[in-house]
Amino acid sequence: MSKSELTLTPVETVACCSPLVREPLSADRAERVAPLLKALADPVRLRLVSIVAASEGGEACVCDLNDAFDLSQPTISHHLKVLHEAGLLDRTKRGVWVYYAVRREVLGDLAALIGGGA
Amino acid sequence: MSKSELTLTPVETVACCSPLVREPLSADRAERVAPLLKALADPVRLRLVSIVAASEGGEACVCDLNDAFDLSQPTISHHLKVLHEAGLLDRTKRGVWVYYAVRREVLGDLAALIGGGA
DNA sequence: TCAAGACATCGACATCCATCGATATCAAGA
DNA sequence: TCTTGATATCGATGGATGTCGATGTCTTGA
Repeated sequence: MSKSELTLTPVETVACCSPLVREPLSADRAERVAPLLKALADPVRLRLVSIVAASEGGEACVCDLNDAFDLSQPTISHHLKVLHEAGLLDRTKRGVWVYYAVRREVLGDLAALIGGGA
Repeated sequence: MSKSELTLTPVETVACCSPLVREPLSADRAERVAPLLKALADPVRLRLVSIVAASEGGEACVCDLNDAFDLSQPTISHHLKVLHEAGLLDRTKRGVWVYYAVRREVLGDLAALIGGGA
């Protein structure tokens, strides 16, 4: 680590150090990892991530995502914002449309942290 | 699958089928997976799981867990209940003490679901 | 310049959740 | 049986969160 652990973002935190089951998580690290899991811990957001990840090109337009749910457009927008701010989704604007893409390394790091004992 | 997907528990659901990034999660599956992530998505519960998993013998007594936090005993008891009911922790009573152990297969299955694309 | 459409933000509301103190339960010893 | 200590349950409370309708911001094309 080049940066002090105290300056790490949640996304950086999840990639560092050993998995959950190897040694006790520090309070600091737990505080930074939890928001990522919290972002994922919603049925709608889980499906959003899954739909985006499974789309061709690895990205999806908000317009398509809206159609996949029986929820209002602001609600989907809110969930996308949560996922983006957590660092799980990248955001790109092309013309009038906005595309979201999954940051797979983050998902991979999260998985390694959780299931690292395997 | 021998059981219909509609009868699966959250813990069973997380073990079945393909990872998040392979194909879109169904609404039903998302509804059953989310509670598991929600159980993990708390700094205190993350540390509880980590402490238990990293303990020798793979289990820890509640009395030790209480000491590891600056929180009231009922609060720790509440968090352990959440983790137990989610299916992440096993519970055993021996004498006056209660021991919790991590169900590693569940953590492993969760990790596979999230990071399955790797 | 204007109108239309895509997406985000805002404010409100209902529900959920982490935490606590008080109390209950239950096992072991005296 | 009584007491003590370990853990769980209960009820209350403040704060977070999912959802919505209304509205704002941009971009495009007419």
